[in-house]
Amino acid sequence: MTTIRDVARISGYSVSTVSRVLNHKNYVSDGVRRNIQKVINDLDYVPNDVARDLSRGRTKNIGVVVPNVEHPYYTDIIRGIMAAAFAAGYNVLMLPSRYEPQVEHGYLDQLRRRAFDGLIFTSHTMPVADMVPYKKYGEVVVCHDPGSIDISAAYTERGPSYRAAFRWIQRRHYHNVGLVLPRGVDISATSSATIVAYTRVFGTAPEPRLVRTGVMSYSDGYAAAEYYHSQNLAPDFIFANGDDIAAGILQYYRDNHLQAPALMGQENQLSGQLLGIPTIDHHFRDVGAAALRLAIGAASGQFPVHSDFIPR
Amino acid sequence: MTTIRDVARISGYSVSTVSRVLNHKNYVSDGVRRNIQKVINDLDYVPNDVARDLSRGRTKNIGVVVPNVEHPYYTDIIRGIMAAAFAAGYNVLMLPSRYEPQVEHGYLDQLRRRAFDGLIFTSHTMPVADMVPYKKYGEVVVCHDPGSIDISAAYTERGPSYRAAFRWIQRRHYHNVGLVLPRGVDISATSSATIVAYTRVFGTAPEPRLVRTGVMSYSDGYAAAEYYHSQNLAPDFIFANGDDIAAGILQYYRDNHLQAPALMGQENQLSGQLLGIPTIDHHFRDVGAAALRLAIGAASGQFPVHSDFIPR
DNA sequence: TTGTAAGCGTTATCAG
DNA sequence: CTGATAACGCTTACAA
Repeated sequence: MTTIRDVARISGYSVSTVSRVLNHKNYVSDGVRRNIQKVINDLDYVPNDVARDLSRGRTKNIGVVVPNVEHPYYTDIIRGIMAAAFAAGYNVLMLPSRYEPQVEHGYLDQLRRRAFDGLIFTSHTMPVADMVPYKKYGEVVVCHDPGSIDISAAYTERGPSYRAAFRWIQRRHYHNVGLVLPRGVDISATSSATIVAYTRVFGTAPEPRLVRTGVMSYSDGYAAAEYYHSQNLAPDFIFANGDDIAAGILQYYRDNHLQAPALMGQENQLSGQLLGIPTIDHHFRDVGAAALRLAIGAASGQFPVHSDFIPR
Repeated sequence: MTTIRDVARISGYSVSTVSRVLNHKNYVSDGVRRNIQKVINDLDYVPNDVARDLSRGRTKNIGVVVPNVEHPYYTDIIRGIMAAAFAAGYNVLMLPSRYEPQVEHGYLDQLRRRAFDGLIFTSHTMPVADMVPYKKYGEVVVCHDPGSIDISAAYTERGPSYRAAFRWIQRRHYHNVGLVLPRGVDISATSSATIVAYTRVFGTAPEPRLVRTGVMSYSDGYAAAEYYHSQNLAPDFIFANGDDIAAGILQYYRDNHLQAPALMGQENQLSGQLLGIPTIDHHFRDVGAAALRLAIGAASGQFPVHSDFIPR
């Protein structure tokens, strides 16, 4: 392996001067610069990134914790993160967590060991408060409203669009509304925000039997519809946690030659567009981009991102 | 920041002894080990990963080049890579390429600068031959059959399952078969393998007008169906590059109240299962896992993965 | 079993 | 403008 010292020795200049031309710094005359550059080219030398990182005390890597890669929420947010990271010259480490708190803690420890400069939790199971002590080792960013906890965050502002959506449903006189949610209301910010908005608009909490949680995919949607039907529940409207999920719900009714209820999705996916159903665009790519800017220290604080209700 | 030297100084032992307890090595007495461990705990010390990597000459990072994150081919292969990486204690760097050769070269340069130990191309535009010189800097792995080029590879063996699929189609006397492919035959291994298998089974090359390329998603499928219809082409069968794509095709015909042709998909996705159409399972997760093992040097050479035709 | 000291390959400070 | 040299924080021969 050829090192900066080889370049110095062969070019006849010092290591520091070589370092300067490497980093395009001033205080090196054009002639010397050319000479050294020639040796660099001749030797086909490139600096070692790890040595550089150690010396500089930073890695230009950002860790991104993802429970699973398949859900559109994550793919969108990841695309936002990756695009912003690429633009800023950062690399993204994908850190799978499967929602396991121990694994999540492991990644915070990697941050402490300086394996990356910042850490983004696209979602997590461990308490946010437990993350705070790690801020001294690097930027820690979550992707939901952290409330009063002092941690950087980028997230969609769900309240306004959820309320707009429920008002839209209410105006059309649907009164048996099924809610199909991702995870339990106790652990999912999405789910609880949905319930809160529903309650505020309709003046009453949703009928518990019409609320399904743990629904994250097309197939889960299909199964949720099966549940409604098997339980003889006949919602006249289903508010789903994604357009693809709504498509799964519809597919169940179609497959069984049943009259499907009216539907609303989220994420503004192609499926919703094709089905012609209303949706909510949470702009998760923007959330991802904002999260990355927080993680690299280009911004700080809370970044609520506006979301849009799209009636159809 | 507290370093290994602090631990040495405070515990009264040498840096090397501390290093030994850190790395759970032999040749350190139990008493000393306990003393040092106590100081480590008291100081809340953790080793710096970057310094470690520099000293050891490896990063335990693997770079994974992905043109885009959304296509199911990539999500499946990425899941396989990530699962295997997690199991092996490696971190995965996601490297977006958008099929741009310059960007791809940039990642090979990062490999040369030792930013990661190995590099996996899930797909690429640059010639494989150009990657060979970089093997001396770390493992380089591609995810398709590299032919005679000497480079590590993990890929699905498409031939047998493609031929089985086309024989199935032939037995049912379809004679106007549309092919919906990802990228041009010149650059896509998938596309050319499809054409080759078709030709071998039917004894004649596919009708050019019935071949659509550049189709990677549900919406592309929708558009492809629109093309067939607008051109007054009426394939009696469409072989699609994915179940979701087949779903998009079907949706077009449904939306326009047209008689849809028979369909076959790929990837064994949920959509295909629900539509009840035949599919081909390429086991991309296994491909990803194999690719990772190659990238970390746990295996070497070529890893063809068996694929299955699933008639329905 | 423990310690000394030489790397690992850069960057950055401080003289000249 | 250029050069010594001390970090950066750890691992690992080689000694003791």
